[in-house]
Amino acid sequence: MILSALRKSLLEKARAWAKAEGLPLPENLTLGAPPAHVAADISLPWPMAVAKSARKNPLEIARSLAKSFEGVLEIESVYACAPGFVNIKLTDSALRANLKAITLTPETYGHDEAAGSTPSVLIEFVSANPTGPLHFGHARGAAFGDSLVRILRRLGRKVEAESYINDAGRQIELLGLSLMARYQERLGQPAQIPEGGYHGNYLKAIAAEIKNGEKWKADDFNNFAMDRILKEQQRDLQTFRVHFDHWYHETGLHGSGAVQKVLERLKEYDMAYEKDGAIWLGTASQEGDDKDRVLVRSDGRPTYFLPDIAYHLTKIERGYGLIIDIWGADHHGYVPRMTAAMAALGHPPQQYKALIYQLVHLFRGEETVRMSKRSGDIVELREVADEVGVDACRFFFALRTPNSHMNFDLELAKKQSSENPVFYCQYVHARIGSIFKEAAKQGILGTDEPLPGPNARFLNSPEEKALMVKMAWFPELLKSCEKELSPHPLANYIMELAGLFHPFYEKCRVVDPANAEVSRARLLLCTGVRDVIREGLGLLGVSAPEQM
RNA sequence: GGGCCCGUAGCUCAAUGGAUAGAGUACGUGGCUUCGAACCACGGGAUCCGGGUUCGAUUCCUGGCGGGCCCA
Repeated sequence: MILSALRKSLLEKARAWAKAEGLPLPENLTLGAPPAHVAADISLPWPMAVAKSARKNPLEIARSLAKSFEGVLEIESVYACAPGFVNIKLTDSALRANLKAITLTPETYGHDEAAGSTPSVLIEFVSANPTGPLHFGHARGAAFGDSLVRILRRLGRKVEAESYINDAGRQIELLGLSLMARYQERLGQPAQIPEGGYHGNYLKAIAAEIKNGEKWKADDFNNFAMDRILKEQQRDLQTFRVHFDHWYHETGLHGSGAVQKVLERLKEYDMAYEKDGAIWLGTASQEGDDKDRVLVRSDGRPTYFLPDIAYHLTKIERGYGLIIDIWGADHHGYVPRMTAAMAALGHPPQQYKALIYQLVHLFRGEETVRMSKRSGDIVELREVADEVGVDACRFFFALRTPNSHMNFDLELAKKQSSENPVFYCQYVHARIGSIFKEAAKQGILGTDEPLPGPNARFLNSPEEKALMVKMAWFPELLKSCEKELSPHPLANYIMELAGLFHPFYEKCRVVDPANAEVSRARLLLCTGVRDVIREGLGLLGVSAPEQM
């Protein structure tokens, strides 16, 4: 973890320096990756940031600061650069040590030492209605949430993934009635799917499994339909490599009296009030919401909002320090409401985050595909995963910020899948696999032999150094993902790392019996790249194949 | 009508307020008797428009234009 160690030493030096200079002490130092034309590994823009308040020329600050960094263990050279950067080149030995750290414990490289003190996190995502199969619209949220969970876990945070199941209410009655209609249809009886019911073919398939349905009551149809649909959803998510620690059922809230309890709690806190016979929550005080919201209608029926608050109260009560909801943009209007509700329950506002991802614009050629479960015109997650592949699909999502409005052409998706950048990254992994096979064949290094450390001194071409520096950034990238609460910086990083490997491969012959020591050193480098690519792809739910 | 998000290369997208705005793909030209050419090298191509803040704006503020979503 060369960069976090470096940041620590630099901050120490910089604070001592600032104190002596009478400048404001830096709280933190941002390490940046300089652009390609700059001959440096690390860059600090800090002098420019303080130049104004210090009333000094940023370049002079940078010069002076750079001087104070001389002698830091990991630094080969340090210099100031206009308009006010401090640029740093790392020593070969620091890079070598980092490379060894990767290859020794690749599965924990990137772990944050300070993770122990952070609160436990609950991330809720997908939470699809149990009234039909998962459609492609769910895929983005599923990939987003699952990758985020994996990355936070990799950093060492305590994270749990949860999906909420809306298995109560009118929609379930409609589902049961729709299934009943399909069943009667199967028996040749006249049947009508109710108004607002579900017309998808999946209910025909479920109806075909029913035995002795003539004795069933409404609840039996409800439960049978939900059970089958949930199993399908869970199977699809498994295929998509999305894992949940908990499935939380709404019915459990009603059964346990949690809904009633949260209402009493809100009244007790003086957050809920009665007006026109209904019970309201004062959400309008929350920025973004323009009016208060009804919790219980004047006829005594709760709105869908109330059980949702009850559900979120259980998240607080279960002891999570940070509560994250991941919703599609079609629910963004819900954010201020739930934020207000969490605040009303006394949960610290900075410990609740609702993340919104933009919906995927799906089309075939020129034609937009609308997702409507009720009409039955849906593109299932499973279909796309089967046709395009889980790897290509997940990497495609992982590359984009959740805020991007993506276009996804189903017609081109399959064609494009062979051009998907994921293969560019996976190819690196497969290529390295071949290199090791060749090395074993040539007797350079048995695959089980311990890797040599000191030989890394032979790694001094620009291509090799670029790879080592890039790998040193991996732990920082994971932290960026945490800061932005998005996996997309990692996916883009993997692309860049892969982009550095291919030219290395062209210029640097790895397996060469005439230069066994260089070969071993390069094999060590390859091991590091392979590990970082494999771990990185793994965090995105993408496989790292030995062969393609 | 109000709110949230977005507008970057032909296309799909990157870029904690930083240096010469990057990739993939498409297009053009080269490169396999040597570890996988699913690759590499080179080339042309881009910040929606107008103001403002800043030493510095794709990024922040503001007014338009265009699109997605939610609400009334």
